[in-house]
Amino acid sequence: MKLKEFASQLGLSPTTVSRALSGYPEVSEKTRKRVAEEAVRLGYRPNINAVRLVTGRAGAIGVIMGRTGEFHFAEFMSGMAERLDGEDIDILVSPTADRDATDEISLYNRLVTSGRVDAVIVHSPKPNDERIALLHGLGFPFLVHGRSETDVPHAWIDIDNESAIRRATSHLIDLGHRRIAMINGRHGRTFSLHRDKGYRDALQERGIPFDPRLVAHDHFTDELGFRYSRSFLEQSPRPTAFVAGSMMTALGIYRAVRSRGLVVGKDVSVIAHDDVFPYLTAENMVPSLSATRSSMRAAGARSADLVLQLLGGRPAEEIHELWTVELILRESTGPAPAEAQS
Amino acid sequence: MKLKEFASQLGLSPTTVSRALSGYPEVSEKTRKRVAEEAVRLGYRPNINAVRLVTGRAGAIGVIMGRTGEFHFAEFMSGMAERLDGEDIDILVSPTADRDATDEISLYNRLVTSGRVDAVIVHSPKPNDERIALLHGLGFPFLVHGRSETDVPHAWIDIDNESAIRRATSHLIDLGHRRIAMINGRHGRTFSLHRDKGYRDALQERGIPFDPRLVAHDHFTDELGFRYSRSFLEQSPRPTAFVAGSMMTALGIYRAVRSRGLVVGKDVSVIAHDDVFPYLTAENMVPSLSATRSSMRAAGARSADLVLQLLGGRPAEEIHELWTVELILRESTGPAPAEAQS
DNA sequence: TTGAAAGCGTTACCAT
DNA sequence: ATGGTAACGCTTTCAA
Repeated sequence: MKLKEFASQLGLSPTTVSRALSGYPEVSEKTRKRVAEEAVRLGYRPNINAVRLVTGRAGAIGVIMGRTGEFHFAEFMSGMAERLDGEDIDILVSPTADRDATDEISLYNRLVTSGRVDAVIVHSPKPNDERIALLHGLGFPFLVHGRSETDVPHAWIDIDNESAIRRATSHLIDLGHRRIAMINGRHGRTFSLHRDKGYRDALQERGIPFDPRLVAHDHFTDELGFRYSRSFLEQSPRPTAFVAGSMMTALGIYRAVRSRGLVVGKDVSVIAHDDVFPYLTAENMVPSLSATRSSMRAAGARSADLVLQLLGGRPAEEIHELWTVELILRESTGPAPAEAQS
Repeated sequence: MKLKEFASQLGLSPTTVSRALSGYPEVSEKTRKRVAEEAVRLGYRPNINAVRLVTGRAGAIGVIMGRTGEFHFAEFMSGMAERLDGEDIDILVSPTADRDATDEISLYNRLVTSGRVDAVIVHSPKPNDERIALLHGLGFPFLVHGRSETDVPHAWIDIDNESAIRRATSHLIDLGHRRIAMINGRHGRTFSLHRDKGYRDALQERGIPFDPRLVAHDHFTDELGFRYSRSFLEQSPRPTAFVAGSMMTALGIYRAVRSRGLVVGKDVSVIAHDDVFPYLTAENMVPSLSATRSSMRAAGARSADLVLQLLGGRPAEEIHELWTVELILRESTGPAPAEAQS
């Protein structure tokens, strides 16, 4: 059923029907109501592609998914979906990225210039992120999930990684730990740098020298968590505590600690960052995992919300949101073992 | 840059340019080449929404994401994205589902009648799935990831869950296990039923009575894996082996077994289904996890491929693909403990 | 092999 | 408060 046909069945003009359905104020309440009811009854729905053509709006928010199946991603998107429910906006996942940087840029370029999305969300930015420069240059609406150090004014939402890791590290120091290892995220990403800074500042405040041999940067997988922590534990003196970037990393650390005949929470303390997954819970680990905690799903929902505001005309430079991260202490952290105290 | 403007810069008509870019045969090779080069040079790209309106194609495949942040989902989509790279087709994730069944149906209805997608992928079907009936009724192209028992002819791709679990269970029986617990997926989903059947058939073949107290159906989370296995282990006699639906479930089982002072691979054997995640590896667990194994990412890639074929005109009733599942034995499975043998 | 012109189904401007 | 009509940018007959 097309607008013309539908309108003539109602004895109205296409114009009036269109206005009634789009909620324009100048249409009478009575008419609006009748149109709405008949639309449902007769099953009329505007052709989305015609609407898109004429309005220039795509009705979708773009997300570019990295090649590496990030487990965070599904949670974030699920949060977006939650918020976008009821709005007439979809999530468009663009095939591929992460081959090399040039490619990624051209991918963003194609996506935004193709008119398939009204805005995009940029994940895991670098301090000087090319994607941000590109999008700003194109004058295209975007929200950064994470932070950069660019001068370009833009909308962003982020968690306070630096403070979270500083507190986590300080707490370990309070417990008497001196050799604290850190398994961080990928090199060059701002969130990794922030976590590095929080870690180093905490050490420095207490006069503990920074030892680069206790720090790793990589993807968040159980395997890498295992490998790095295993190799750190082979050092002498060995670290008595770990700060880790993800739940998966923590799983690897737990394994490594056990494999050395050590006990988490006693011989080795562990704090990891928990994005709050429904399928893997810090509290349920054995021993339960102390964690810096912030819901990825909530971030996704709020991101969608902010993008909506952006599209609604709110200035990008006004949209900056920094979320506090909880530090939840559980059984995986305890006093540094006596023999390890120097 | 619009077609008209671009065409006039080339000294050609819009018609010819359009044909050249769309690869129509009647345009001369020389012209086609020139048009293609100039398009790149001048940065002309057809307005996607105009194309969509006039062709009636949406250029997107729809996926409906459940409310529960399924960790499988990201891998599947990532596989889709991999295959769709280079094609001019996006993945459209539709906000929400999983509230109640009626709602989900109306959601599918809206999605496909809205013209935003050319096809949809249906996940985790039930034997008599309303979504399949709906889509078939609407004559809308779709691919089912999983199987149903409906008479409606349709395209599907699935793994051989029944055979996988039968082999897994049989193997445990070969090892002397008699009390084998099963932590399966959600009630009512075909894949859960297939796994149930594989499990029961294996028992029956060897004359082992089926005990409903050893079976659970639920979401795949570490917490539920822990809770069910914990409660099973409290039975007397306790089960000596577990068959589990996911890696997360397996994590929970490992914890529960340890919490009882038992040892996986010795006191209790475990086989779980592994969808092959980059961030959590069966081989790396301690002890390494025996698993039925099939790559979710590969399924996603192949699904995208099959949808493309479907849209290319291949009849749906011709598209049935059943993937064999590997059974990989590692350290989590061993002979039933002597004292437990009856 | 190329071009002119008629749609595709809406929205939004300008009238009334 | 309602209606006529010109876009929106492209593809696709129909002609040449």
